[in-house]
Amino acid sequence: MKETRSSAPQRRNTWQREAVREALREHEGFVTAQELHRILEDADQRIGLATVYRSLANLAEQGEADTMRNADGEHYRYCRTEDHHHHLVCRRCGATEEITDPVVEQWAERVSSQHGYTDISHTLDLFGLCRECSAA
Amino acid sequence: MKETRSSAPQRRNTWQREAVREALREHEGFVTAQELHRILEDADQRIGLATVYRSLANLAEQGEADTMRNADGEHYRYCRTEDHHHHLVCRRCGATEEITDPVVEQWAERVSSQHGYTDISHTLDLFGLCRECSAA
DNA sequence: ATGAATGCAAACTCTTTGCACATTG
DNA sequence: CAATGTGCAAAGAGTTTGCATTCAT
Repeated sequence: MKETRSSAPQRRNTWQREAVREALREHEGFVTAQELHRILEDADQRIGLATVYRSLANLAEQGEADTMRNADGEHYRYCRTEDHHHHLVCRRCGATEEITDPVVEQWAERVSSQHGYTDISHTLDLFGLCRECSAA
Repeated sequence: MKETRSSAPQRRNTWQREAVREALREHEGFVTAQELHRILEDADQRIGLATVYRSLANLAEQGEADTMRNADGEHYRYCRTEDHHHHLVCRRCGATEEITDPVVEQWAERVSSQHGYTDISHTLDLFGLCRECSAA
C-alpha cells in the first residue's frame, strides 16, 4: 500500500514556486513536470527538476491544479474552473470539437456522491464520424 | 511523442496467456501486473513477470480487459459486462463501481448529433475518493 | 522446421528522497 | 538565525526490451 502523499503545504514564497505556478498558468491544457521543467529552462529559468515536481505536487494538493495520469506520467493543469470541457473527436479524420455542457458535470457530481465518493473528477470523450466523414 | 502501443495480436496459445486471462477473470476488480504475477506464483504457476505484463497489455488491446491507472501503476480488470457502462473509481484504493445511466448515453447522442457527428461512441470515467478513503 | 512467445536481466522512464547548501521570514 | 526550500545525484518503482531458449503450429 502507498501512503497518502501530503507534504506539508509550503510555507515560504520562493521565486521557483512562483515560476512554476506561472508557467503552469500560462500553459494550455495538461503538462508533465518534465515538460514544464523544460519550458522553464528554455525560458532561462534555472530550476531543479525535483523542485518542479515538488511544486506541482503541492499546487495539486492545494487545489490550484488538476491532475491526470496516463502512460507518460502525471499531468498537471492549472485549475481555471471555466475551462473544463470535453472533446468530440472524429474517428476518421481526427477533427475535434470542444464540448462544454454543465449537464454532464452535474451528472458526474450527482452520481458520484450518490455512491459516497468525494473529490470528483472525470474524463469524458466522444468519438464518432464528423459530417464530412459520415458522408464519405 | 510516444507511439501508439500495438504489439501484434497474439497468434499462439500458450498456457501462460491462458493462465493470465483466467487469473484476471477470477479476480474481482482491478489488479496490477505485479499483483497478478504474485497471485499466479502463489498458485504455483511459474510464469515470468514480463509475460504477465505482455499478456495483460494484449488482453486490454483486444478489449478483453479494461485498464485504469493511478500512482501505483496500470490496473487491469477483466471485462465482464456486455452492457455499456462507466466506472467510478477510487483514486486512492482503486475500489470501483459500475455506473449505468441512460442520462449520459442520451446526452452523448444528442450533443454529438448536434455537431453533425454520427456513429458515436464514448468513454467516460469518474474518479474520486470512496467513502472510506474520504474519511481517512 | 520455423518463427512467435517466454524468461531473465538489463535498460528505461518517471518520480521521490537524502543531504549539503541557500533562502526566507 | 532557525527552519524550510532548493538542487543535485542517487535511489525507487513500475514497465519495457534484447536476446537466447522453448514451444505451438
